[in-house]
Amino acid sequence: MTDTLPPRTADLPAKWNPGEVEGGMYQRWVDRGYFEGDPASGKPPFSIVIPPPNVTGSLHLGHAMDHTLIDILTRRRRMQGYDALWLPGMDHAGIATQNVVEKQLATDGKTRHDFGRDQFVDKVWDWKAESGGSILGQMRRLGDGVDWSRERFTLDEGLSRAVQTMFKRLFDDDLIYRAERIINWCPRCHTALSDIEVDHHDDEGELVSIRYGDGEDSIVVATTRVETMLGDTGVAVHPDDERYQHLIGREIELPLVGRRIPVVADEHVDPSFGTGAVKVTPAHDPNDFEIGQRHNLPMPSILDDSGVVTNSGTRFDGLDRFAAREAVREELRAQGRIVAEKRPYVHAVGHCSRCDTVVEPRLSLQWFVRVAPLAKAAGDAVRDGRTTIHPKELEKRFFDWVDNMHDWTISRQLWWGHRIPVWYGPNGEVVAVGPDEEPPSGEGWHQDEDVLDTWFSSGLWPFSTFGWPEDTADLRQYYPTSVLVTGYDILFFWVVRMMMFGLYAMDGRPPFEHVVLHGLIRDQFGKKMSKSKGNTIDPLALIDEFGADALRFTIARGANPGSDMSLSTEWVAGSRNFTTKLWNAARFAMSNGADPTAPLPDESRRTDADRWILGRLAEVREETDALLEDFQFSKATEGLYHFTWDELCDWYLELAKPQLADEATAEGTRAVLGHVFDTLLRLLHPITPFVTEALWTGLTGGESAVIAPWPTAEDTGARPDEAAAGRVEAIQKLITEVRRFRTEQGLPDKRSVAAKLVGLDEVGLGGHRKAVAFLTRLDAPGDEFAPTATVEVALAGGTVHVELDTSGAIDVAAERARLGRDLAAAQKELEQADKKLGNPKFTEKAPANVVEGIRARREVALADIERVTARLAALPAS
RNA sequence: GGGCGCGUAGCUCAGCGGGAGAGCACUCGGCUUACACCCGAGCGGUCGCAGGUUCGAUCCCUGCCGCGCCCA
Repeated sequence: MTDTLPPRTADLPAKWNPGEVEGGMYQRWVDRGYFEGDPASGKPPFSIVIPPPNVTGSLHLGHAMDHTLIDILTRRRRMQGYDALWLPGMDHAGIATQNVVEKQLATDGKTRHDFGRDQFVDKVWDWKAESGGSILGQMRRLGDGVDWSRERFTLDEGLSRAVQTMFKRLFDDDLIYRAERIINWCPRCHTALSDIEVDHHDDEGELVSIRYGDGEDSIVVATTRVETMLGDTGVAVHPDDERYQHLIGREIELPLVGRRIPVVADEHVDPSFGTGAVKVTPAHDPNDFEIGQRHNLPMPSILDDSGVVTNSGTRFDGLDRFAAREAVREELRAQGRIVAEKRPYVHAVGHCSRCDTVVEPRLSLQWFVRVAPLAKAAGDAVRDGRTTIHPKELEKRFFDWVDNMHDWTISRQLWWGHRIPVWYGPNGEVVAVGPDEEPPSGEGWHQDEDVLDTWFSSGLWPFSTFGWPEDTADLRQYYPTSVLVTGYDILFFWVVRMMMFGLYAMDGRPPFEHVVLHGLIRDQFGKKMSKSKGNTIDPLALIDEFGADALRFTIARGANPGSDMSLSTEWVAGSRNFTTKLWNAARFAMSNGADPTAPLPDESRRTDADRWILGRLAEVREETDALLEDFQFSKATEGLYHFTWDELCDWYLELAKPQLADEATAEGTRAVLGHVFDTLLRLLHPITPFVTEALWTGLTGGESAVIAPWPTAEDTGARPDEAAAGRVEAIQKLITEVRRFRTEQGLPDKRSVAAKLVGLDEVGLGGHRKAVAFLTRLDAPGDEFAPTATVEVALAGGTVHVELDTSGAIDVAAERARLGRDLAAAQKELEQADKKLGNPKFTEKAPANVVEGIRARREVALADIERVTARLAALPAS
């Protein structure tokens, strides 16, 4: 085992250089087995299975989002002492993978049929060994804390046993059946597709209205797919449609074909749409299929599996569907049968999600899952709270889907996948075979040629990966999994299928307690990223440039529940700046002897700044903990960012400088610094594991932040001290006002300005004289102190007068402008307060505390006006 | 066509009944002994439009306009 020791304090380089460190650090985590689950540990389980990426895939920002959020959840639970497991793996992606290999073969002018099934499948395995699964290496770059010893692949032997077992059980329970139905067919991939493998988007087509029959017997129908008229076996109208009463039950002639087809009355026809009459092509349209079934119409197929017209009995046989569309239309036109045309006619057209070919609805013999009972169980699991969907608003969509789900086509006319375990016998026998059963053999027996939809095996993922159907220690420990994290756009792909199968196979126990749905990553203008728009960003390029932590931080910071986020290199650069800031701040603390092992100073010996930052740390710890528990990644990350940068760095570290220079407070300050950074780095570790690992091990000498305990209330025992916090806020205001004056007077920091702070003791800030002077770069008044200007700062207990010797005339115009703005603000405040208080209904009905608050604000505004007005009057005329 | 969601600073987004916020961008000044991937100060908004409820509405209700997503 090669083990790189964590850097010691003194070894921390001046600059955080993630590219040099991340790889070795990740390997060290893996080598030490930090990410490995251990069911025998006696710890409570926390488990997440990866939403399996395609074996053909490479890491894109969608994965980066999934993985970042999952890793945050898992790392936190691990730190909390859980047996935390994140199980990695991939699915075999039937169509996509077969396409990749077929494309390679095509460069040599070959098809899979030149090799035969077994040899082709071997070639796909070869491809996988050589080029598949590149995403697994990319996951390491992101820092994914997965258990590599448990990596799974849907086509592995164990998972294949699970698939076969599941098929057999469902088949025996009559939840899988074979039937001739209209399915989505991809004429290029030559396979059936399920509903979710079809993407609908608008295409420019045509809407053509055709007159069928002649004279009294004529009727006009409209279609976007003219060529399908060759397969028409009827025309349907609504039974109550007065226009067509005389035609119902009669036959009219189908143009070009010459066939006599009936006019049928069907309730499902919308009489208000178009002419109210629809052509019926039962073999090539799902609605027409149903009409055909109801009226016993013939169902001739007139397109083959490549989308070529076949067996139409016309001269159009042999034409591709699109060529036929044109040819048929022109022939109809020549016969004077076209009564209207709309072109372009923009309408939604289904496309194969893998190759974008226009999908053809086609009558075909396929295997289906009878989803109704399974989907109901999935819906019930959410309805009764066994599984919770986050954010809750998306539950409705889940219910809409499971309550209206069509039966699922699971057979695919492919070779790469789990072959359907059904054997057909010579006398029409149909036998489903379990994994340990001997398939029937002998004359006339043969196995189904098709394979199962990849999603069939993915649906088993939350338990097949733990050894199901065997009763394993992993299965007992890790099922049900704790959380499933995925994008809302594929809610139905993963969640519904896994829910249906998990509930069925695991005795009604759903596969996950929580489903966390995040949105899409869009570009900096909120546009969807797509290759065609050229606005995609490669996460690996971002990691190369800014480090994995920066990418993770950006994603975590943008991940509001269920809503999309924008991302650009600028955002990631900002996150990189944050990691750099953290690096510099922690190094500063360490170089000043920050000591996390030293006891915090007694309460009585803590400075206001100490009390304030410790109190804030306690609040931030509590908020971060609660937010992460509730999957509110963005707010948790935002809170840590604000605390780190705006409070710890901008104020506490600055206030610590004079404290460190003073022997009375130096030791306590080192303890506070050590304590705050120790806690903060652990809080940040799940989000930015690399930089926090380097800093935390450097600061504490601990083995690894990965296995450091998650901060609890005991770690941050200090109660928020409101009095101290109030005094810190007061000096912040005082300091900011002086800085504002200096800026507007054009007094650069270097320029020595002597000043006298009058009234500091009276407002209880006497102890902060040095801090205020340090942070405003004011010098103590000397013998020749001659104030030329006064800055008045109204604070809770009174007004502090800062008399400054600017060594010369002040810029009266700038001062007048500054005071003018203050006056305007105060006057506006007074006006608003007066308006409210002058309304008797307000003072009667509004809660007392609200009224009191307004009164107080009015008093402050009045005082401000008086004070500022006096200052303005005292300014020399210019 | 049905359902859902969103319109808040130039951009991306929080906030969601009583004083308009963040990051980035922008302006001005600074290489101040952790950090120029930085520090300090600042500019910037009739909170889509129109009604209603309320003492009070960016926030609740209704309608309209615009945008997006899912399903037909």
